[in-house]
Amino acid sequence: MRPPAAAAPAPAPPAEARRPRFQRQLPQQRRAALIAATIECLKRYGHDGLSIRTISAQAGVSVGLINHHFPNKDELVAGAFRHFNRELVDGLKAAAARPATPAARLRAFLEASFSPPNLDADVLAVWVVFWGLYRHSRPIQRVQRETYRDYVQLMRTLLGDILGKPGGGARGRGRAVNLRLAAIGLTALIDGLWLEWCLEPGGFRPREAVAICEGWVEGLQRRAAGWNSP
Amino acid sequence: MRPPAAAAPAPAPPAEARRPRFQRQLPQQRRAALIAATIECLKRYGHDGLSIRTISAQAGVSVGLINHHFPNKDELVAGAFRHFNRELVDGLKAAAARPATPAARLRAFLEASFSPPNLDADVLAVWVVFWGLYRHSRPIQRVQRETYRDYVQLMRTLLGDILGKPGGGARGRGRAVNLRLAAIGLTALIDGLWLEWCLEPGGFRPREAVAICEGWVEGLQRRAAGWNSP
DNA sequence: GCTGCTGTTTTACGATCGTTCAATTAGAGC
DNA sequence: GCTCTAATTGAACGATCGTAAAACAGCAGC
Repeated sequence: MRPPAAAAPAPAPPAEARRPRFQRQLPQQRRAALIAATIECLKRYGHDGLSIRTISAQAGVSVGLINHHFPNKDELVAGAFRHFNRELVDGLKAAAARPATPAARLRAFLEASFSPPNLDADVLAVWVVFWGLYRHSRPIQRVQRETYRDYVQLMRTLLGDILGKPGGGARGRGRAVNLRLAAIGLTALIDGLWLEWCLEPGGFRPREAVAICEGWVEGLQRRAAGWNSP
Repeated sequence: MRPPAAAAPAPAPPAEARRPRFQRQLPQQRRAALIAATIECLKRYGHDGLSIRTISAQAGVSVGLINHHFPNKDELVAGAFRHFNRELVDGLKAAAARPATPAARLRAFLEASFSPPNLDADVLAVWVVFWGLYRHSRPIQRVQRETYRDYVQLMRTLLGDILGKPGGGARGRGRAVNLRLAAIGLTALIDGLWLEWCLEPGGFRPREAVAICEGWVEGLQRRAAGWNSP
């Protein structure tokens, strides 16, 4: 299940019209292409796809080019992680921005979370590999701290609009605590469902995942409304 | 952050009393020791710890011994994964077996899920690495199918006892569907909280995690009792 | 004490790893 | 068309990888 030994596209044959052997690109574009190749390799081969040669072959460049644009492999992987995070958060933020009511925004957020391109076994497996790198890679930790903040912010905004913003009601303190736990719980629920989908794609339907999450939020609403014990 | 080059305990010095240079062990015991060493390497070095030389050094044996007891590295790793799964399920099952009432059993299950040795950043990181291997390793997939069954069975029993067993009530069909989704949701919640603890140990308190899970189950109970819309 | 089996070590092999660096050359600017 | 910058190539390095196989040696049985 390792990446194939040689996957590079055939080099330009010595045709009569002498085509350039490679194309120069702006560092910015080349870095983006290398990051895209890294993610593609992760999707195809998992952790084993994270080798300089596999990635450069996927990108159609030589082995030396990566170290010209990135100081080392870890930074390339961290760059791919950053891109992956940004794509997710931007997509979810855009989906949740359209609807007018708080409930519809949360629903749009959840539906985006459980539909392509996010609910894809390959994509979710990439997340898991990144998470597996987290504990022993400083660059990954740094990116996580950078980008996770946005995700938490988005989720707390959505939940706050539904549960009543802290300071908007009478008992601001109690609700602030609930908001923190609510964000932790909903994040865990989504990540956990993603993980289950990764281990067994199709084990549930996207609608069911949304329903599970909405059920959790409704329980929160009931409790926030003082519906405390049956 | 790679494993150190040499980590083997110093070889027996040429003392006057000629001690044997190694001890023979029964294959069963040696395999267990190698699996324990594999897990220890995973805790210390993450995915990079999964090398024959790192593991054999950790176990205090030579490089060739692993391939004498396991057909290849993947099978050793799968064996470690099986052991890891069994330890978890056995521990949770034992914890959930003691109390007399269904609610107390579920609480004991949750408290065991969110206390040592399960709620440990190193242990949880090992889970994530295993999950990351899942998609591209047949042996890991096989072990997952073998052992995950027990976990799901345990959780469905606990939830079934609380929500009312299918066939025990009047509307068995509807409740059976709920039980499936309930197990999916609670599993996702626990796994997701584990993941969050792995990425940020101490981000919440164990009591809070238990409370979040119990809150989810209470919401299920309300809905199962026909408490459908506010 | 010797024998035999088998668990264990040791050595070696070819492959692949990340990184370096001198040589090459694409392509913009003049 | 020429020059010059710098993006790119490709070979080479030493290290480490997983595995095979022969040599060694612990230790039970006689």
